[in-house]
Amino acid sequence: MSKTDQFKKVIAHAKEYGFVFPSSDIYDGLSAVYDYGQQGVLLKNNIRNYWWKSMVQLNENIVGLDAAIFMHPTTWKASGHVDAFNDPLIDNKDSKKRYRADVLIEDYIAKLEGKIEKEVTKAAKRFGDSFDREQFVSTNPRVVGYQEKASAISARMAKSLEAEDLADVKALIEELEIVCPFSGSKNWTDVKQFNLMFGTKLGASADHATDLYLRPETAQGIFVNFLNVQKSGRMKIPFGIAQTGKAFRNEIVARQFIFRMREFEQMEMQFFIPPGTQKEWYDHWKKTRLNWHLSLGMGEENYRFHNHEKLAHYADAACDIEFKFPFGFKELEGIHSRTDFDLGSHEKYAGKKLQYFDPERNESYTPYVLETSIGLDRMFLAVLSHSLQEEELEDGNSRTVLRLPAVLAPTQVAILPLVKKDGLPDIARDLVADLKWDYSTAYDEKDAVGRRYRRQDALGTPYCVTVDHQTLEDQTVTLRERDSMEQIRVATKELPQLLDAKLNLKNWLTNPKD
RNA sequence: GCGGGAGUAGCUCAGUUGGUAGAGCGUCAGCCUUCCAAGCUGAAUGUCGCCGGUUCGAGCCCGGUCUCCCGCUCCA
Repeated sequence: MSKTDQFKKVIAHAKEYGFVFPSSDIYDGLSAVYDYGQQGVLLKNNIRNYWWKSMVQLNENIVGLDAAIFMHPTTWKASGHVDAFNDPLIDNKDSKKRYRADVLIEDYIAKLEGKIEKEVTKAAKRFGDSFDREQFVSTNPRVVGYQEKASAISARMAKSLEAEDLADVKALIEELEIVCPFSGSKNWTDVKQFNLMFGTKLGASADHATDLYLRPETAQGIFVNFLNVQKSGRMKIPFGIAQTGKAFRNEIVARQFIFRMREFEQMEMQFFIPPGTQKEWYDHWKKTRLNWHLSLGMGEENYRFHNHEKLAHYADAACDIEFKFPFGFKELEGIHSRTDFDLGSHEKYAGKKLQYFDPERNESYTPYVLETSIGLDRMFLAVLSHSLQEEELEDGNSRTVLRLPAVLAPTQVAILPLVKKDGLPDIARDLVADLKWDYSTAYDEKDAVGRRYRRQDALGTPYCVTVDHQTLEDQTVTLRERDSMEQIRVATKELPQLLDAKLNLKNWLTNPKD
């Protein structure tokens, strides 16, 4: 089966069995927005819970937070998003390639600088030892001309961008006769501003409304609360703050089902550390986070690290944990050494010290930050796409089975009376009433039991308990395992222990501290 | 945003040169009482993605639009 076919099956299965629906489906959906259905919400909650427990509950030096989606607008100036998330883009109509307009102009300026260097090299050869570079550069008419032109262009672009005069940016490109590097054509579209942050208004009347952004990442909610948490929680460095929540990005192209959505959920932890220790903590969290993934048993070969060559403005080291999705290895989680960029920047913009007095060092400093950031929706897609399998059986039949890690399954145990009479349903109902306090259960009495097993297989239910006529005599039931389809006969009173051994978080999560 | 492909029942899909929509699976009710889907009877479900045009008449032809998939482009 091709990768594309496998991916299409995942999407179809997600809709058919109530995991993921297109948003506003009856209105033909909304691009790159999806809803989680009755099964999906359970799976998603279980993934979030698995993350939260491993990060917060099991670490005494990591605490949780739930910051608001709306934040003071200055937050995004300090974080760099207002500048970095704003791109003036232009398309070449012939090559259909899209460029950042400012980059095209900067490339042109770089060419002028190249020409200057050429003149300098030529002159240096001609004059030999007596060559005075500074004097040459400031007097040679050709070089001076290039320089003046370059700074004029640079100044005009800066002014136009500042004033958001995009027509002038285009005019500049046309005046300079900049051609598309790909097609050599000067056939450009208008320059358009793409802001990756969603804007909205706070306040009822338009006149007095404040421009706000929906947060493009949850991290800033943690940074602005750093001191609140540190002081009120008496936290000692090193410590972490963890948070899950929605973030919003107006992606130009949002695709691949729930892999890249405009509204998505992050699970982030920012770990505050003394400056200079970032390398060891970076390695620590890389290892810890990979182990978390491996604990789910989805195959070591499906994960790999990808180191960032080009680092973002805030980082001194960064890598991704990539997962093998049906469409290839793609980013699932990011681990970033963010230095003191964020706290330092908020200190400047807010005019407040965001520092920590370290009694061991006997000094105050702005802590460095080590970030782990995983997309919950991506994790969901990783689990779902990896688990969906079409299995050939020995008797020549095939079955669709969702081999979810049992600890994450929406329904953990289904209770089935073998037949719909002889009092078997009553016993089954009693079992449900007993088990539902600790487990997510389902009850089904419709159709032949084999068919019911297959229904549960498609939903990823790891265990089925079947009540039969022998149950009436000796209070035993059969426990059927999803992956092997094997059954064992057990006493009903032993069910809680047996299920606990299979489904307890403790048995899944290896010690996350190391 | 550009190019390619697609959109008909919950799912997978048929639907002839234009004549008012079908199948299989699934769902629901009942029968049967069976430990690994596809036994029997009956039933429900569609503005044929949406809007407009051509036509006596459009699922089919034309235009626009929305959504999805693939490839570019973008992704601090």
